[in-house]
Parts: sequence; structure tokens; C-alpha cells
Amino acid sequence: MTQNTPTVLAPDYYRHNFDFLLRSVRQQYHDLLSHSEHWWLNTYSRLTPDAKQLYIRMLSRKGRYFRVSKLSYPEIRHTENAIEELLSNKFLTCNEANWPVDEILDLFTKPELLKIYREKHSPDARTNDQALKQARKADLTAAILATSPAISAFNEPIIHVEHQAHLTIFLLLFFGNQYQDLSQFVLTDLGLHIFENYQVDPTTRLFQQRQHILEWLSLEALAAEYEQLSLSKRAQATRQFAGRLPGPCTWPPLERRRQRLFNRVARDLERLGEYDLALFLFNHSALPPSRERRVRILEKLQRHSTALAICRQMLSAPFNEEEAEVGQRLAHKLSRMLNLPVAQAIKDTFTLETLTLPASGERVELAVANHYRQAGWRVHYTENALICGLFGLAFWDIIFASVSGAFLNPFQRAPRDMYHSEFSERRRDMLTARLNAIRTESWNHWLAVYQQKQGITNDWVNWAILTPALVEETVSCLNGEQLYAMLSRLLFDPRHNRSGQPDLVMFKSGHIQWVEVKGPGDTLQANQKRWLRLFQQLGLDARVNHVVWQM
DNA sequence: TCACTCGTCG
DNA sequence: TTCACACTCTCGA
DNA sequence: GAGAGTGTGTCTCGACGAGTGACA
Ligand SMILES: [Mn+2]
Ligand SMILES: [Mn+2]
Repeated sequence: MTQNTPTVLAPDYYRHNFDFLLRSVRQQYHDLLSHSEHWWLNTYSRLTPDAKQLYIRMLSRKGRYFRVSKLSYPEIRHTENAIEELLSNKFLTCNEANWPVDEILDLFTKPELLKIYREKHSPDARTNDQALKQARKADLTAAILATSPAISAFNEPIIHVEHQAHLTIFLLLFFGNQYQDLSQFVLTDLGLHIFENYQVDPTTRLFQQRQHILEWLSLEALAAEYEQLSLSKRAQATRQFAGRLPGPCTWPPLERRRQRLFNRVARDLERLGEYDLALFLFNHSALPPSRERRVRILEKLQRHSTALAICRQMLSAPFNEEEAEVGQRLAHKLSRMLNLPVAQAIKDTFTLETLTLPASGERVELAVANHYRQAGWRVHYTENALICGLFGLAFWDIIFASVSGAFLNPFQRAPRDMYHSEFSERRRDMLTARLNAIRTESWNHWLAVYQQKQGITNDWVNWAILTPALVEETVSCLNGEQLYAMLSRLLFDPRHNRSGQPDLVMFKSGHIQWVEVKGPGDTLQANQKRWLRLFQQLGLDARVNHVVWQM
């Protein structure tokens, strides 16, 4: 953990990163880019370094509007000239009459807004003036907005950065997601994020058609719009939004996203009591919890036998373990209502123990950890980091193996198909061989992989929690059969089985014990029960400690 | 005056 | 772009 | 007491500084 490595970057580092992004996308997606995007690329390439850099600086900042006085960078020599150049190339616009005044008012500080306000008002309106000085910035903005001021009222040129949408598309094409951006480059250069040196596949593209790009963006825009709208919790607006949801997509990744949005909207409609429309939307989604929600709505509507039929589907072809269990519970409940025979549900028999601890104000998990330390245990508060970490070490080379379409850029923490069934299917032989080697204890390179890969970003490994001593002690306490079973469970459903691992793991005289801590009012979650059941089957010591604070 | 948030930047 | 917990409410063993 | 529903606090890369607004 040595952070004192002051990496010094060239003053124009961000231009090189930006150029790299543009070059990569042009190479890979040349034929899918629009005329406008090609024009943008070509125009950009002819700009002077100063103009390029100022443009990138603006693209990297928040918002679309800027005050010229707020654009000052030591590495850009002649800002005024750069602005002129960008204006004449249509990369910037200046002081247009139809701009939204509220967005521009946000660029000014409260004292500046007060000055603008006073210039527009005669000085005899003193009473109001005093009130505004005390007011919040938002109120002041509203007061100025009410006077519908012209752009000239700001006494300073305002500029607008153009073609932000092109950058959004380029980032999407490059990263293949919505959350990584230009800052990823500098974080990597500084060594804050280190990625595995896997083989990037330049032949496989995420997007095959222009249409997919456009659908992706419009779906994201729709989802973002809904995010805002859903805060209002109004039935009328939500119903209207539902009418604007798009039809099916042929491309699976898009279709998944579309169904996620359907589930979100349908869930809100259900909360608002709009059961028919909610049912309709859930019907168009195969993603959990679509079937569960349909059953619950049908139950509320007293349509018990229809609900039971959906339960049967959940049980015969469950999407995951969670859905199977929920289906079981709901089927049980509905069968009783319909006077059908029901099988007695099997109860869990976990080791439960109540601990009475002095109230200390610290996290309940830490209090329990200290309790066990006093009894001579070496305790680690790991939650999901331990077994997930072992998974990451055991399969490191397979996770980052070169599989077509798995790696699109150098900044991935997992292959694209990590959380889909394709991950196992396409690496079956390698995974089976590794799993068997672990089962027979002939693969035992946990620490070697740890030393070799320490610090490299892997979606499965949290290096801060997973220490070498923890790895060593854990694998020495578990036999091959137990490790095999745990890793198989993660591999069976990497997306859902990642979570629910016990809070604490502890060691004493060659013995390993897992403890799930439950504070007052907390109970075991379904995913936690599933891991505890596996520990039980494997003959491992796992217990649930309920904590009562001592008064 | 001071704690806190937010945006910026390497 | 989660995951686990805190808190509340409602049933039905 | 279990199950269900809803909401919240964490994750954020971290240093830094301007601005804000609640306090005296
Ligand atoms: Mn926990
Ligand atoms: Mn816990």
C-alpha cells in the first residue's frame, strides 16, 4: 500500500487520451458512424492543439454552458484564439437568444446573481431587496427568471460546447457501457486502476448495426427520463410513460435492458394500484421478478388459480434459485387458499445463538468480531469478499482467457459474458479441468496467483479485504470437496450467488468457522440462507449470532 | 465562522 | 452502479 | 416470528478549493 508514487503526466495528457479514443472508435466502427460523426472527427483532427485541448476540457466538465472567464488553463496559451477557432468550426456557439436561462444562471454565484438582479430593478424596492439577500440561491434564481432576462444581462459572453452527443456515442462504442468515461484513462495512467493485460479482440464488435447504437441510446434516455419522473409517484404520468415504452428488440443485450425498464415501470404501477397495466407490462418481461409480481398482483385481484399456474412455471423453469424459492412459498399460500393439498415446508435448522454485548456504538459485526477475538479466534469481517476472492484466484486465467467478444477494450474488470450463461458454456473444458483439480487438491496455486496478480482489477477480488494470510488460512482449513462445492455454486450462477456470504470468518487451532451477525430486528435473507445450507451440507461450522445490546 | 457539498483535475 | 441492513406492517402458525 | 415492503447508507480515487447556508 505505498501511495507515494508521484506519477507526473505530460501537460497535454488528456489530448492524447482523447485522440486514442477517437482513433480506436474510428478504426473499429468506421462503417457505423454517421456523416456528422465523420465530419466531427475530420474537423477535430484539423484543429490546433490549443483548440483541441480547450474543447476536451469543456467536454470533460459538467454541463453544456460555460462562462468564458471560467476557462483558464496553464497549458492552453491563447484561450481567446482557441475559442475563436472553435466558434468558426462550429465546435462552440456563443450568446444565442434561445438558450435556457435557468441553466445559465447556475453558472453564477449568489453575490453575482444579486448584482444581476439589482441592475434590473429600481433601487427603491428596498424591502424586497433585503429579503433576497437572505434568500437561498434557488429563490434568487427564480426571482431573476421571472423577469425573463436577455443573454446580454449577464455582462459576460456565455459559450455552449457542441457535439457532446458524439462523445457520448464514442464512449459507448469504446467502453461498451454507460459508466466509464475519459477519466478512466488518467486513473489508469496514474496506477490507481490496474487492468489485466488480456488480449483485446479487435474483430468482434459489440454493436453490429447503427440501429442498435441508436436504440441503446434512446432506451437509456428513456430510462433516465423515467428515473426523474418516478420521483413524483403520480399514477397519471406513470401510465402515460408506460404508453411510450418501445417494442421488442432483436438484439439480446438491448432486449434485457428493455425488460429491466418494463419491470421498473410495472413495479411502480403496481405500487400505485394500477394493477391491470402493471400485469400487462410484467407480461412483456421474462426477467425476475416479473412472474413473482404477477402472482402477487393476481392474488390481490383474487385470481388465485391463474396465479397458481404462474407459480407452477416458476417452479418448473425457475430463472434462478431465488425465483424457485419464492415460487414455492407463493404456491404453498395459494394452494391453501384454493383448498388444494399442500406439502409441509421444510424448515431450516441453522445453529442460532444469542449474544448479549455491551452497547458500544460500533457496527454490530465489529462488536461480534471482538467478542470472538477475546475467545482466541482470528476474525475477519469479509462478507462476500472471501469466497468471491477465492473464485477470482482459482479461475483468474480462465476469467481473462481470450475468448472472442469477451474483451473489447483494455479497461474491463471481467469479460463481457461474465454474468451470463455463456461464461460457463464457452469455457466449459477449462473450468471443468480446474474444478476437478481443486476437488482432488492437485491445484493449489492460490498464493502464487495472489502474488502474481495482486492489485490488478478483477470483479471478483477485493484486494483490501482478501489478504494473503486470509487466503492461506482459509484454503488450509477447507478440503478439496468443500472448495469444489463453493466454487461450483458461484459458477452455477455468478450473478446471484455472489452475495449472501456470512459476515465473519474466523480461525482457531486449524479450525474455520463462519458467523452471520444479526443485530436487533435483522433476520436472515434468502441468499444468506442458501449459503448457510451449503455450509451445513459440507459439514462446516457456520452459525447465526443474534445480538442483544446490554443496557 | 465553520461544516458540508459539489465540481475539478491528475 | 450493488448489497446489506433498519424499520414498519401484516398475517397466520 | 416470518415475510413483505420501503427506505437508507455504503460503495465511489483522493486532494483540493470555491461556494453555500446554518450558525453565532
Ligand atoms: Mn453483513
Ligand atoms: Mn449480518
